[in-house]
Amino acid sequence: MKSILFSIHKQIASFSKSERKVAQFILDNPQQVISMNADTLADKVGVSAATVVRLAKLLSADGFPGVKIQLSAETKVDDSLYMEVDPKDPLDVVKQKMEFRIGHTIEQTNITLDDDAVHRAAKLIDQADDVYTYGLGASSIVAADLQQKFIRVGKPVVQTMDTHLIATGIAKPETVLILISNTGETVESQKLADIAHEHGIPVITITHSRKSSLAKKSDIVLVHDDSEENEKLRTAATTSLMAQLYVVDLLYYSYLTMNFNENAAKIKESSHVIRKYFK
Amino acid sequence: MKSILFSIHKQIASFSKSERKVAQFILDNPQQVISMNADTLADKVGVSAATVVRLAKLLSADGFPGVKIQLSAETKVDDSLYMEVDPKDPLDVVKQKMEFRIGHTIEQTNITLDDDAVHRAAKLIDQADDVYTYGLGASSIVAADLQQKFIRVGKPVVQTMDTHLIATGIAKPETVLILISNTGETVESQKLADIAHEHGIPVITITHSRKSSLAKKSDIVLVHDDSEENEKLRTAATTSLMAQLYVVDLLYYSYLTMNFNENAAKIKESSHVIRKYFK
DNA sequence: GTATTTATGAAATATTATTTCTTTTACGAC
DNA sequence: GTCGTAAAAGAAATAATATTTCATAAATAC
Repeated sequence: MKSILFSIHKQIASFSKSERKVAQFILDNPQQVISMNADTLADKVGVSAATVVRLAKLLSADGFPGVKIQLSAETKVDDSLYMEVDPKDPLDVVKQKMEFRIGHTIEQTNITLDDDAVHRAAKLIDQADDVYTYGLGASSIVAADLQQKFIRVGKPVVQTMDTHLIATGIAKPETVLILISNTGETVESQKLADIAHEHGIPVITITHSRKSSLAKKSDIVLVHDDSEENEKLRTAATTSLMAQLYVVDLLYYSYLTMNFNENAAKIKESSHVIRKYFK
Repeated sequence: MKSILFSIHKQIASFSKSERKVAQFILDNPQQVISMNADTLADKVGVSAATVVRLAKLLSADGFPGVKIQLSAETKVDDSLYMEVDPKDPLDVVKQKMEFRIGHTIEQTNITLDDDAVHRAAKLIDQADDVYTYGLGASSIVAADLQQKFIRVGKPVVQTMDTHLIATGIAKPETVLILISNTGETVESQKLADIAHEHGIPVITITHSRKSSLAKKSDIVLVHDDSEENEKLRTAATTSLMAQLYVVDLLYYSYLTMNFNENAAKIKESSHVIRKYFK
């Protein structure tokens, strides 16, 4: 899908004088145009309906109605959805707002997250003999997900909230530590990062803040949705969780593709095991 | 902006037989409808154009063209992104596809999930003395999230994968059991549902399939993304997880608003506790 | 300044949507 | 079952809208 507004903008110089008037009006008031018919728009701009239709044909194979439909697809900006969820909102409004927020968070994460960092992290995991992961609170859920995903492809990951146990684990070579902390300020995580470095163990961190204390202590930082608004919102709790899970999924995917055939076989085998013994 | 798909889903029961056929077709193929005219759609569905138009008037003040425009605003379009993630895809393509899929999943969940069921579930939780939750595999992660969220507002929830322990817990009155199972076919969950009912304990289930065995054994079913494609996709693993977490979040939200002031105070208090003792 | 191309609008036409009106179907009471 | 009534659905008429045609005007070239 290419943007019709963008395409108008690009071609506007090549349009005739009257067509250009129409094109400019569309650029300026796309939202309004959606609820106009060709005649009304022609009147408004001071040209004939034929001109409007002619321009429309240049922009969309489906003529003027097609232009309206495309505009509608691009112009879905209801400002109210940007807003925080309000305790007085009925559930259907909450749903709409959340849908919007989650989409926004994933989009942001796609922008912020560095592909190369993901690949490097996946490689570290692949080469390590042992993998340890730690997260507290909501992040412990993400750590558990990470563990599940990697076990399924034959890469056992230790996930525990027992920091002493982790400290023991990362005191030997060929190990990698994955820390998960939304804020990047959890004291326990920072301590673990220090211990890891004392033993020359690389640290991968999943966090929303590139500038956080933990990020500075990490070898690879996987940053999700690094926006300021993140801080103040109730909905941030769930959207951050989703962003973190999303990062884990991409990491898992990257690991998977490093040796696809072998790993695909392992996934098949593991679901086979479950079906055989538990169904 | 009211979602037209959501509104169709909500009202579909109140439509007449022929209207319902049209409505169902729109729900199933919104993208296709956008490039159809009323006659074509009528033909395709096997009703008269008048029926299509009558339904359109119920859905949009601007009649059938209005419906198409609204559908266009709601329906993300790029077909290539519908595709399954391919092991040969570079990470940036994976990101795009996933962004699309996640958005789609949340959108679908918004349509499928019944607001009233959520409210009833929240009420059950509120009235219960004890809440138990169970999920296996990826669903255990969702159960853990549910536990965390509710503990934070002073509603302790027992989450464990020890089915014997849960069986003990649900053998007494004033208890509610929340089962989480993507497929709705997990044997352990079904067993727990049976036990609960023997003791007159209500069962709330979070699943993707309204027709699953577990759904049939449940008092309240919270259905997320009830689409068939769900089955066959690798990405479904993560998107289902997100859909489930999203349902939990809405449930939590619904619970929260039932007694907002009190609960808001509890949230404040709980984050205060964390800051006081752990920072 | 004239010829030729290009742009434009008015009117004719085609398409699409909508309404009206008739027929059919469903539902109850007997 | 059958009659009566109401709701639903379709066919056809009408209205709205989009599109094309064609005549004319403006711009450009020579």
